[in-house]
Parts: sequence; C-alpha cells; structure tokens
Amino acid sequence: MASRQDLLDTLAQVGKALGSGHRLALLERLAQSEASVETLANNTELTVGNASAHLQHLRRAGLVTATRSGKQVIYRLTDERIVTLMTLLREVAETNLAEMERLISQLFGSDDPGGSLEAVSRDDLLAGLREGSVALLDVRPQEEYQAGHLPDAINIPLDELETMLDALPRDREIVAYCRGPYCVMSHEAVERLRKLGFRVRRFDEGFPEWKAAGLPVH
Amino acid sequence: MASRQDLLDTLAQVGKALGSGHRLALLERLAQSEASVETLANNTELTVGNASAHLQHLRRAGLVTATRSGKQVIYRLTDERIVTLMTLLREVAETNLAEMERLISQLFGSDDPGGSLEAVSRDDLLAGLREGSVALLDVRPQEEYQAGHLPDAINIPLDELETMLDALPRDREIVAYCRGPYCVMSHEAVERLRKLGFRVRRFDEGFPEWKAAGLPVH
DNA sequence: CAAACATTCTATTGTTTATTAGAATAATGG
DNA sequence: CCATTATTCTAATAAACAATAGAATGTTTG
Repeated sequence: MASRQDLLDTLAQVGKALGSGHRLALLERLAQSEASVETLANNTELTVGNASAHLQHLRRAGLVTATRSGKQVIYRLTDERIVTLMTLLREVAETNLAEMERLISQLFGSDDPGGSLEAVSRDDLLAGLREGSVALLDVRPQEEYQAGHLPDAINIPLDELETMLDALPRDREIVAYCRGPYCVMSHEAVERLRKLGFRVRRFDEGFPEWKAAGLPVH
Repeated sequence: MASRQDLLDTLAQVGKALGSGHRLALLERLAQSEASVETLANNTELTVGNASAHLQHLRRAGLVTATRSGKQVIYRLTDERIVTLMTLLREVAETNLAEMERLISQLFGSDDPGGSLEAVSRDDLLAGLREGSVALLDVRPQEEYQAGHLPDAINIPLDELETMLDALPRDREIVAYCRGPYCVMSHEAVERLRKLGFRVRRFDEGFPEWKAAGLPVH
C-alpha cells in the first residue's frame, strides 16, 4: 500500500534532479532550444558520457524528454513550467541566500549589483515596443536565435558585435537581451556599445522567461 | 573570480534541499504552522537528532529560519513562495511522472484518482462562500487550526468527527479541507460524513495553498 | 547558580551519487 | 553489409550524504 511518504519520496526525485549545478546548466541550455547530447556536452563543458548520465537523471525526473533524430538523440524540456520552476528556485535563492548576492555582484561587477538598477523590466520593455521607442538586440549565437527569439529582435552574436554596427539604430534606445538572468552576454554588449556612443540598456530577463510567460516568439 | 557555474552550484543547494522525502515532509508540516524541532520530529516520525540535521540543511538552503523561544527553537518557512515552489514541483511531477499517478490513485482509492472528479476547486469554493451556500469544515488538529484557517471554517479534528456532528449543518453543502493535496484527512472525513447522510465534498487544495495565494486567513 | 531540559554537535557506519575510461549498441551513408 | 559516428551502458573509484547513538552546549526555572 502506498503511503504519503512514498509520494514525497517520488516528489523528491524531482528535487534531487535540480540538486546539481551541472544539471541546472543543462536545463538552462535546454531552455534556449532543444539540442543533441554532444551539443549539450560542449555547451556545459561536460564529457559526453557524463552529460548523457545527467540527462537520463533529468529524464527519470520527468524534466526533459528525448527523441531520436537520425544519429542523434535530441533532448528538450518537457514543459514550459520547468522554466517557471527554475525562475522560482532562483528567486527564492536570491532572496534568502547571502552567498547568491555575493556571487552575483562578483560576476556582474560590483558597482551595480546584478545590473538591476539600469535594467529594463518586462513591463517597461513591452511599453517601449508598443510605442516603437526601442529596438531589440539579441546577442546570443545565431543558432539559438534561430530556434526562437523575441519579436522583431535583431541578432548580432556578441563575437560579431563591432562588425555589424550598421544594423543598429542611433536614433532609438537599444535593449539588449541574451539567455537569462545569469548570462553575461547582454551586460558585455551594453558595456561595449556604450563606449561606441549607443544609447543602450539590458533587459533583466532572457528569452526563456519571455517564452515561458506566454509572450509571442518568432 | 565567481563564475556562472558557481552561481548554479549555489542554486543547486536549494534544489538539493528539496531532494529528500523527509525534508519535503518537514516543509509540508511547516507550511501548516511554525513549530519546534521536537514537534516536527514527532510529526514526521524522525528522531530529534535526525530532524535537527535536516532542518539545518533546509536553513542553509534558505528555505526555513530558526528563532529561539525560551527552551525551544522554532522553525518556520522563510517565505510564502516556498509553498508556491512546492506546489509547482508537485504539478510538474504529477504531469510528467507516471509513478506519481500510480501512487496517488493507490493512496486515495482507485475509483476516483486523486478525488479530483468530485473535489471543489478554489473558484467554486469562493463562489459558494460568497453565496452562503456552503459551510467550511477544517478537519486538521486543533493546534494547526489555531495557527491559521480559512475564514468562517468550523474546526472538527478527524478524531472527534462523530462526537461533534451537531456543529455541522444539514441544510447546506459542507466543504472539508485539511493540510493539502497529499493529506488524506479530508478524504476520510468526506467518506465518513456521507455515510451519516451529510452533503459533503472536499476542497482540492489545503490551508497552505490558500494562504500562499494571498487569500484571507483567520 | 544548579538542575532540568531542548537542541545541536560529533563520530561512525552504511548507502547513494558523480565521474572517468572504455566497451557495447544503434543508426546512417556509402 | 560494412565503416563511421553518436549515444548509452558497464565497471571502478572517489566523494558526498543519511542515520544513529551518545556527548556537549545553551537556556530556563527554581
């Protein structure tokens, strides 16, 4: 006979799956787009065997699904709610763990912890887009941009930023975004573009959060 | 220098804390009301030492806080969001893990998996309360009722159900609730009251979910 | 200040988990 | 059907975690 504790133990499987930095890295990568084991291994600096083991752990916990496509096995998140779950996990951690704040300010520069002071919120961005007063810049690699991006966003991967300045407007504010709150690419882009005289701020979320909120993507 | 992986590893601390059935049981208990280590140990069938160790794990993860009150140390959830986090975890698990469904139908009786067919949703309950067409019955122990309950709910702990039938109306539908989705007390109460001729259904959530949703409590 | 009590810490044991390297499996393209 | 390539499985080792009993700590109450 099943007991309440059996249920909680099964629930704990899902918690356990979230209890490893490597698995969270895999989930964050999968929030950008589905991908093969090899791609995921490269993106997270894991060996292929190890990545495969972690992905199976995630699959047993119901967080990802796998389908074979030719020679490759493609993994994807089972659900948009996984992104919501990770966002909530992040918010709880940021509110309650001093360690998180310390790491965030180290990673993003201590003058402006988290870059939150000058970041654009979702509501602000939506208002700006409605008015036509901002241009959206996606600084992720082309591959991830193609798998899905915010409406009307221009894609200039960070590597190629300085070679494609012509594509950027000088008469409107630019809002740059990337993979999500822990991704440094948009910070970097803002810094470099400001030195070149552009009016630019960063979006305080990333593509996965936008999509999970049910907002339109292209 | 801090790296993105350090952030994810710290986040994983929170995930890890959710990765044990015993810790989830402690969190569920704390969602009802704050409590001392001894109370928590008794409620979850852990030894005091073991409960203390798990509680410290939860505290390091920022999910609970501890304050001393006289001889006792009282633990409580840091945040209403912890309840939301557990609800989301549960929803993801129920959607994606076949094992969960199996256990739920075993625990709650297989005719009506989860009791969901005949359960009252939050919206239905709110409508019924507005109209005055339902009476609310809280079947949790008195202690938990006193720490907080739904507005105008009558408290009859499950043990004393048959001795306090006079307090229950026969001209209105009764809606029974207890600790939450995995708590069998309201199922049990509905079953027993129906045999006695009452018109009664159960609420498909519990006190913690109601409170976390920002609805009024007494 | 000392007795009583609740809680936490320590040390130990056994179990689970992560990682690596290398073998086995499965699917495609010639 | 064989060679190639991607992925998973296997085995071994090292590290992390859970549980228990008993000692130590800290607070209250007389």
